[in-house]
Amino acid sequence: MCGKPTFYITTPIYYPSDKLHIGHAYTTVAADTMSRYKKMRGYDTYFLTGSDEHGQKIQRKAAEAGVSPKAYVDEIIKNFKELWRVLQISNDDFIRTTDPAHEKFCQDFFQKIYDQGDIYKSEYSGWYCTSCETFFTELQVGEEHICPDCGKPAELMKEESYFFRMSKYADRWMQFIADNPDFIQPESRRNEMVNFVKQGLDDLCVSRTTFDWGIPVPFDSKHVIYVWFDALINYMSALKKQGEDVYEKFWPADVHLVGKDIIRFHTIIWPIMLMAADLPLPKKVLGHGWVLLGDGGKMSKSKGNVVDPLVLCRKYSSDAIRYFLMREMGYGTDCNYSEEMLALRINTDLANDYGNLLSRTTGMISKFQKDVVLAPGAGTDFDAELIALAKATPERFAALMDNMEWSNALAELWKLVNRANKYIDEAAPWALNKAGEKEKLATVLYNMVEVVRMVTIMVSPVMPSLPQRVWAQLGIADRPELATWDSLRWGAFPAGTQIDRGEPLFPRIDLDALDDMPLAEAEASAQTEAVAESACSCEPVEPECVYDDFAKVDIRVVQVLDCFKVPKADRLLQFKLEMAGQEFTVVSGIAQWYEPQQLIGKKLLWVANLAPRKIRGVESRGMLLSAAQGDCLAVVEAPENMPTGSRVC
RNA sequence: CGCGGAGUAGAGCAGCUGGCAGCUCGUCGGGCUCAUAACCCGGAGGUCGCAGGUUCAAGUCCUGCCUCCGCAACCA
Repeated sequence: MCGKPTFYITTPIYYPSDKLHIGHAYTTVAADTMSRYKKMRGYDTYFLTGSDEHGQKIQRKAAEAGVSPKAYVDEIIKNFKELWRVLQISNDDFIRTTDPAHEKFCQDFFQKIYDQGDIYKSEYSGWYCTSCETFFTELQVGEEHICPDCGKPAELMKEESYFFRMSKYADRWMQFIADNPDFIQPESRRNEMVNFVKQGLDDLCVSRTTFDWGIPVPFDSKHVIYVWFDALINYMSALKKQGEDVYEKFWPADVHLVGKDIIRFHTIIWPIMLMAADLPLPKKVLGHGWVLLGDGGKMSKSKGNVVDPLVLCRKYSSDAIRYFLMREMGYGTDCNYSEEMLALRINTDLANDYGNLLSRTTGMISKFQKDVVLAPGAGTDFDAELIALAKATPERFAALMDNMEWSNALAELWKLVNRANKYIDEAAPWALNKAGEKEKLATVLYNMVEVVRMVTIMVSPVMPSLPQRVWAQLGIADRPELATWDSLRWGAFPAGTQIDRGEPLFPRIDLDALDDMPLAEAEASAQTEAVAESACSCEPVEPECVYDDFAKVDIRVVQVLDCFKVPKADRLLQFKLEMAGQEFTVVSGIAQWYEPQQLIGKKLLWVANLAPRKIRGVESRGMLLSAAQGDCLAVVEAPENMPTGSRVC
């Protein structure tokens, strides 16, 4: 049993009640990157992702769709797998909690803990949010009895339930954390969890009787096992399903990669479940941040700004998307997303720095040495520093990767890319060529090839389809031994290799062309269709009012002198309006529907006597009139031939 | 006293155990011409939210205050 070291990494199992978004893509890409990296380093890796398919919400959605829960979920799982295929996710297994083997294992687990007295029957009453599948206290739901999480109404429910005696393990948990300070990453999260447990742990309600789409409690078929209890066990049952030897080999997991919102489940409930079952605990839980929208907003369907990773991959390459995600998200912190940021990152890092480096390299070898990489001979004054950095980089890169600091690791790698570009400038191979310094020229070009080769190897876990394109250009497509981690030795590239100059790997993206056509054309048109569909159902008419009430509202014709987006606000446009020679500033929440320049010069209708109001620090006077229906909105345009200041009556 | 996060150059961020304030993008000027109008060099630009305190020394530690953001999507 002295084989390769092992590495077992998991993503959460995602809930198939809807499409996956870029946040899910991030977690899964990160896990995939880590898995590929470890594999390259000689580890025997196991990478698990999957789907969490039980619960009331699925049951309801399936009922609405008129199909069985399983059939409903089957359909959605196809989308999951399609996305992972497109993103080049190399998971070893895809666990579904509806898998009979999982269900059986889960029941056995439950039974075991019950048998030893850590699960007991009691009665639970509380305010239940069916949407979140969570009970809340009276205090949490407030007077209006709405779910503090999702804002939907909560229902008062009382049910007989089984409880897991978590409270009993609080001390042991504290001790475990003290003994394993790195278990929860990043550190700030660990502190949060410690503070949470310090306040005392309640026993956890681990069964439900209000619906039946779940795993039955083995000794009481009225109950189904709580979805989280069911879900967490997947990390273990997936291995058991493959056989006892696989389980023995890979458990305990090296890393559970999770979003920051579900850290508590993975760092408190799950370890305590394992303690109760007397099983080894995972070694680490990394809670990463969220992908936020570039202006700080969150993704949500109602805002119509959900980013569909499939659409992104279709538009850019999945390598580029993967690189962006891994580079942009800092360790344990949130990151911003906007299409501009994505395009900027692709242009600077991939097109200008890395892609162009390859292009310069192959270009000159083609031009100066007839497509052949010659052996290095006499050197230049600039070689030593470049080579020293190239030799030092793998170790630094590896240290950061091992610590799952992907963004820093890539930054470290790009120092070498940038150094190489600088080196070319210093060594000026074109001048060497002109001067007939053949040996020095050969050395410089060889060094460039070596840097490209090394960088490509190191970045390959992040961009899996990149290497084959690069190897083809460098003429070593049939030399896999030059693409391994162990080949990161300076000078491994064979002299005499014939290269094959190809197309640029990452064409530059025209940033100006992004402006007019925001991301999802497809989604936009889908939205229009939706509006058309709902056109027959409009909002009810307000109660009757008298003319005097109406007359209080002073509506005028104004002209838009200037219009621009309010910084850091995704929905706001700021207007400079002109009315009969006077100017006013108005902020209006219609950025979602208009580009500023579309509105400049237009005559619009404006409520002149509405009390001013500060919006985002800008004092806004009055308001512009718009027609709205569903998700659709249009400003009301005034007759072109009426002067500004004309009153609307 | 609801919870959580944050305030460092125009933007986005690093700055761990206190020791001349950094990175990327943008901007301005220069260089090069191998390359995907890419690359390289240089400049400008910061009272490190505010006020106290500890210290020879504070963005970094302590105290108080202010401001901003999110409280939400099935939620990675």
